[in-house]
Amino acid sequence: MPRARTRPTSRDVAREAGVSQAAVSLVLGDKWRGRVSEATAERVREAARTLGYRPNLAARNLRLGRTRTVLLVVPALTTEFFAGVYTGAARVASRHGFGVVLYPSPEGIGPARDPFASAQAALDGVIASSMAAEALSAIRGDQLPLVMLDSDPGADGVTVNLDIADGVRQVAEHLLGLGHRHFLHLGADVPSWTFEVRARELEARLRRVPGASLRTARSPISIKGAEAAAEAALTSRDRVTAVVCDDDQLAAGTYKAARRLGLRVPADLSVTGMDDLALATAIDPELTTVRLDAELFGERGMQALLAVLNGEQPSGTGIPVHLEVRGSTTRVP
Amino acid sequence: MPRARTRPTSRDVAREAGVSQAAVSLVLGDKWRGRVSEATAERVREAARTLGYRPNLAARNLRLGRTRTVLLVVPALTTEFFAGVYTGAARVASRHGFGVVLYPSPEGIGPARDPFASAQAALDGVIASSMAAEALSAIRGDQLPLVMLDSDPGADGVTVNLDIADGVRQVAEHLLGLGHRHFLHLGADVPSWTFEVRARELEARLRRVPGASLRTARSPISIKGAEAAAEAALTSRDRVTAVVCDDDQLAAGTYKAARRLGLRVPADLSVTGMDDLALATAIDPELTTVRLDAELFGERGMQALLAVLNGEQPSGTGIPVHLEVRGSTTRVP
DNA sequence: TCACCGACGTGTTACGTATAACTAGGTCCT
DNA sequence: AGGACCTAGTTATACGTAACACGTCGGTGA
Repeated sequence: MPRARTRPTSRDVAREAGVSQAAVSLVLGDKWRGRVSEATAERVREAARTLGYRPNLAARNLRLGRTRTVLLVVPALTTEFFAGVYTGAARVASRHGFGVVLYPSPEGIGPARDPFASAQAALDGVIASSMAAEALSAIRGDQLPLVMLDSDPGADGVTVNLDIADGVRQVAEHLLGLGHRHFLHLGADVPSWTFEVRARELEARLRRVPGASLRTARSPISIKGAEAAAEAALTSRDRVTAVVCDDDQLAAGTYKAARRLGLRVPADLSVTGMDDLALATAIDPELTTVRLDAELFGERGMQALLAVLNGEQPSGTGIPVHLEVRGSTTRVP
Repeated sequence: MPRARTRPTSRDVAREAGVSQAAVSLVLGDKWRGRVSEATAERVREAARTLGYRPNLAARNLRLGRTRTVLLVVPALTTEFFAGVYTGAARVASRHGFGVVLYPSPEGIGPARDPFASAQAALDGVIASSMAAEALSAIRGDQLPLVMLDSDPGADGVTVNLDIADGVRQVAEHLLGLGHRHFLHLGADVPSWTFEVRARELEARLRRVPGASLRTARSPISIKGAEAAAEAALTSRDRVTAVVCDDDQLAAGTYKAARRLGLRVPADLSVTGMDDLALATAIDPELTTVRLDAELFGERGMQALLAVLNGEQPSGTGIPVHLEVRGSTTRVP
């Protein structure tokens, strides 16, 4: 009589090894020292192996009241930046026996606007990028431990941030040192603290330079969008010698606009980006940009969340960034 | 006396509404018609709302013996291609109340070489890319329902494939039509069925053209790697007028190599890619490439898995692809 | 009158695991 | 000899949910 084809349970392993289910749990949970003999333990392990036993995680989660699973909320995964954040977070999680499930905010996923419904998983905590605006209110409502990425440190909750302000300062110093005085800031048209910082910091720095000018344009984060926005902004008769972009994709769009307008990069126009995506070194000339270590960002976020889950105080310093000087910037014409 | 701060259970809701736990389960599970009066049902819903009740998924999964969660196994998320696959799969999943957890194979994740241990989740099924080679044996060993992406249809199991062979044929026809006869194939140095197909199909097509020649080089999938490989291959004195790349990143590297060697694209050298990443339109000239619809690929993979889970026969036709002709190819010099 | 029925619920159980509490036999010290 | 203590386990229970099998009560047709 063929038994129904179902995964073996710890009780099956117990029967096979001739012990109680409790003993199986002790051995496989590595809590058997001083409670079970080495010989018996080995018999249990052997039985588990021959049966191909895998513990039922749903049962374990229910019993323990925790899941060792966290949710990572990001804006749509359209560039490798958040893929890197995920990878870093997942790496640290894996080292601590945790899993990471992803929620790329709704535009990518469809009608289920509720992150908790969409990620069909029982969760211990949440890491969320401030760029995933649509999902944030739902998350805030829940009482799960929460770590925010690139969010206003003034807000409540734990925050982990890249030192974006310093990155902007490095860009400004670099361009000012090359003699540039007339700037266009091509900003990301996304409501998020991280982009506010970029704008504020650049303006603050240039305000202290006599004779400097700063104009601003905004574009959604895409090459096509940036091309249109940059073309419109550069067509005006104001004299601009440097374009500071919030993102490498915006810079790539700026390249295309410049080409259409007959402006050479960097001879006529210096351009900078931010992120250091693969894109940055694929385009010609290679892009001067601020390197953000996405994987480290994800790692720090996960570490902070693990600290919170352990009731510790997460250590919160900004993550350093640095300017990669390449061929897209040069001395002012 | 403040009760311990813990999430409310269905029993708490029951107490609040003055009914039994069973009634709560019926109402919230939408199985109450003809068993509970409308008035009572509304009282239950109201109680659940005021308490902020969320069902415990671990308990539900244990009870039901299924989790509505599937694992998506991909190679490291280094380009937006697999991010797109994930997005498509997650979209379909979400529509059916499923969640998707990701396993980017080990190089990205670290020591936990076991996909099932790393994804700390109870699973109903698996979708795996044939490019995630390291993880495949572990997956095959498990008896979970499995859908393979871009894998040899001859192998057992359900397969969902892009019609890559047709894409290669379109590239070949395009270049032959422009008069090209001397080709370099820059292949991805990754052991996967999808890349074998590309090589085989190109060779098969060119073998039927009198006087045509085909050389081959291989590179890991990265711009830097491709630059080196292409530079070496193009330096030889053989006359090559067209480079067919397995991937857009390889094509971007080829652009850089050509620039170093003083070859103009497309005047001296036509180049084609595959994938149609954002990269393809960022570089100059824009890349002629085969557009692969990553999101559709993910959707089809998920649909096939859902079919398997329902005991149906998944319908398996290749997903069409098509050539985007842009500025990187022109008539042979 | 009475057997029956539908409407509206409730009591109880099982899912598979981890662990607290217990037991039985042997050893050792005093 | 007798308790203290160790070894090597076992028994029993709870986690929160879904759903099966019952119960009760008023009405109704014969």
